[in-house]
Amino acid sequence: MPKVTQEHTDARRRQILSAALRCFARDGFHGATMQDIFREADLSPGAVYSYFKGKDELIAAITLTIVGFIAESAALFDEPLPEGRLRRPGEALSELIALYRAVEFGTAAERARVFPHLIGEQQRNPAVLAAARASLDELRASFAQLARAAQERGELDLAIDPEALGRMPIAMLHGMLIQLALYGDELDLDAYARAAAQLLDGPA
Amino acid sequence: MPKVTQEHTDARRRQILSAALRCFARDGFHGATMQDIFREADLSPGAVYSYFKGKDELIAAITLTIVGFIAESAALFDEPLPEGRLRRPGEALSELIALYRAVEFGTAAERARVFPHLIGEQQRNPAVLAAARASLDELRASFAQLARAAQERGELDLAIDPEALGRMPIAMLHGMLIQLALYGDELDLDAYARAAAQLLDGPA
Amino acid sequence: MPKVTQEHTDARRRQILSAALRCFARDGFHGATMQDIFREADLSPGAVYSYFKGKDELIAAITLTIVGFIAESAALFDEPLPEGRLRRPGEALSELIALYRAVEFGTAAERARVFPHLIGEQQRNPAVLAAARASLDELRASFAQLARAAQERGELDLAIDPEALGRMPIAMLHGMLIQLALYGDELDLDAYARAAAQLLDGPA
Amino acid sequence: MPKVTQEHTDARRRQILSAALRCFARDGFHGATMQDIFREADLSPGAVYSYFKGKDELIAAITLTIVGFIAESAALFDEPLPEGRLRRPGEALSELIALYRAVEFGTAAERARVFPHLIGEQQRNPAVLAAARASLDELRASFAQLARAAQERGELDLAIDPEALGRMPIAMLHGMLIQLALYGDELDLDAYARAAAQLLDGPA
DNA sequence: GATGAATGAGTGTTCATTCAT
DNA sequence: AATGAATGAACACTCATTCAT
Repeated sequence: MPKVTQEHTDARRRQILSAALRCFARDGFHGATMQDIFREADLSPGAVYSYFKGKDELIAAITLTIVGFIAESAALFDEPLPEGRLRRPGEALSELIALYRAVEFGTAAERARVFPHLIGEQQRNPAVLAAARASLDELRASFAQLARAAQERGELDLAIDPEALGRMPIAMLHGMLIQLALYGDELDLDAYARAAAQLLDGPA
Repeated sequence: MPKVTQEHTDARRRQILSAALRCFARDGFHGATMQDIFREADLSPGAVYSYFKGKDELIAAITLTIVGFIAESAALFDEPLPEGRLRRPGEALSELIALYRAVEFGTAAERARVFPHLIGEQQRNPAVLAAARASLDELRASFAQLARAAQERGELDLAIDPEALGRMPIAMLHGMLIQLALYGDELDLDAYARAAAQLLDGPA
Repeated sequence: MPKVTQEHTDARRRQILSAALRCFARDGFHGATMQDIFREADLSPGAVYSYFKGKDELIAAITLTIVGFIAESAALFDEPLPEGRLRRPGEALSELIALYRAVEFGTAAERARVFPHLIGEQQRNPAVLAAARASLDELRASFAQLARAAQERGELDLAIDPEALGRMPIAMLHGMLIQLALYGDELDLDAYARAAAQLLDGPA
Repeated sequence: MPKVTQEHTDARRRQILSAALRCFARDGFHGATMQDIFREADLSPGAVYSYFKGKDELIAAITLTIVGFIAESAALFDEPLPEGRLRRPGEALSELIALYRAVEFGTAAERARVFPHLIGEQQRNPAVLAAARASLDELRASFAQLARAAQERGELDLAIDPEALGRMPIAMLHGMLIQLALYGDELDLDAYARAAAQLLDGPA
């Protein structure tokens, strides 16, 4: 097969990544074999290896599709709402969860099932671990900032330490992914997001 | 008559499990090899295999040491405090976290680092997955029950759905384990537990 | 009527062989991949395969360019010099070396670097091995004949067995290729040929 | 199988190296597969890999058994003969050839068949190539020294350049290995060594 | 009871070759 | 005629497990 369009190339990459996501969701990064992925993608080894240098690159690409949405969340913390105020922490978390659900790659549950493997894998690579921590540190600082703003507006009890509170939305996001991994579509994400927001912002 | 006492047997099992925990925390269930464990335990393959049937049994045993504390938490939800009332959800979570920290096996951070691998592994074994879900369902029901009791006492906003709220303490526990895995001893568990309790019980 | 002239075809073949020589000299027959050759020749796989049936044919063609000069050496042994006598063995070897150096394909060092791979490969193909031996047997017989002629002329010690001596010029040729492979252009081929001739013909 | 004697371990290593030599002699370093070696040694992959880290280590070990004898040749050049004089170049070469033939590993022909692969492989590893050249440089210098001594004793024509002549014994050694590879036991090594010595030392 | 050498199925990856376009 | 994406058999190597000693 000669000269092929960019679209064809992109479609192949998606086909492979999509197969990899299903395999990794089912069996984890180590449990899933390249053979599994070839079979799931209905492609030969050589074909897959011409699009990705190896399993590690596949893992990195899948990782990005799963946690990449966090990089797009900055606006949620910096840009005011139409009515001119910053979001309350719970509002921001709700929108962050919506961002996760809106990712156009596999299903929310499939991506969630890969999440624990991703956390587990980060431990083994110091550079990746440092990057993950940096990303979460930033997220926590953003939530803490929103908490302080809410306290200034009198919407949040002053007795709460905003820095410690900054860890809670992250926990709720991670906790959601774990429950999503365990329960799949049985988990009502709308109800989950609502309860999380209510808890963070108080009974508005 | 064999020379080995029950104590000797128990000590050997602990020696092996302790080595396995360190290996699994460092490299995950798949990344850690049996050879790693033999070396870490300073025991021969045959010795280890005479105490555990194989890697799977080792994984199962380690899993139990990590999440087993949840089985001991029933009293937190059923037995009233000295002053005669049931705990508020945040109080129960605080004590649950204390229970996790009190487990006498490895360090809290080591066990937390194994946790994501444990979640990941459960996906592959339907029976294990069902058991994990049953355990969490029970925990959620218990927290929901505490939430309803708190609402009856007027301590919790009636606008909050107690069933959905039941998922939040679980998320906070899981979220704590993930942050503990990522940050290790840098994470202030006291502050974490306090913030979680404040959020759940309101600014008491 | 196809557009391609014979000249075009020949040019393409030379282009491919030239690329193959560089690759084989650098990495050996097995170490060099067809991809390497495609890249070095700046040609597509299909293009190369339309000129050569496969890697084996390429190897055979390269082999011929390297040892083919021996086939052209017959005249050195049969045809008398202008002054009417046959060459002495050392003179013949000198001219044989000159013949090798005059081959218009790659550099002398590049061809020498392929030589050991060529010897190694011959072991695996009985037919090729037999042909190589036949060729060397003939060469040896020719040198033995020259030695006998020199002995008759009183130029070579009668104590030397001309048959065994026939192997020496061959060894000096092969030995030169190996030193050329190891030392490249640092090897002074003129000095090498002179020393070899002096040794064979005596201090004329 | 528990605790095993040093002899057992040594025997296993020899068993593996011996199998590797036969495979490499037949198919070359790249052409021979590890599977071939497992089969030839009648051992499992794991068994072989517990004695050698990988194919490269096996290649290095085999290389040493083949060219290692050169390292033991120093005495031939430095230590005088019983009659109190240094060897003539041809005498030294004869003894060097004897040293090669006396190596107790495989047969002389098997080792010779690996030799071209060894030369070919050295090209790809600059460090190995440098070491090979250094070793040959030393050998050449030693032969040149013997030639100068022979000239001083009036045994060698003063018209010959001792430095250039130093390359000839090396070529005769390498050339012998190549003819041994091609002809196997059909090559009369005694006659070969004798002819080489006569050529170098003159008709003594 | 304990040892550790040995097993062998299975892993990630490469690469000579093909053939639809 | 020329392309280059795709194939798939084969490769070097790993590791959970066994069992003769």
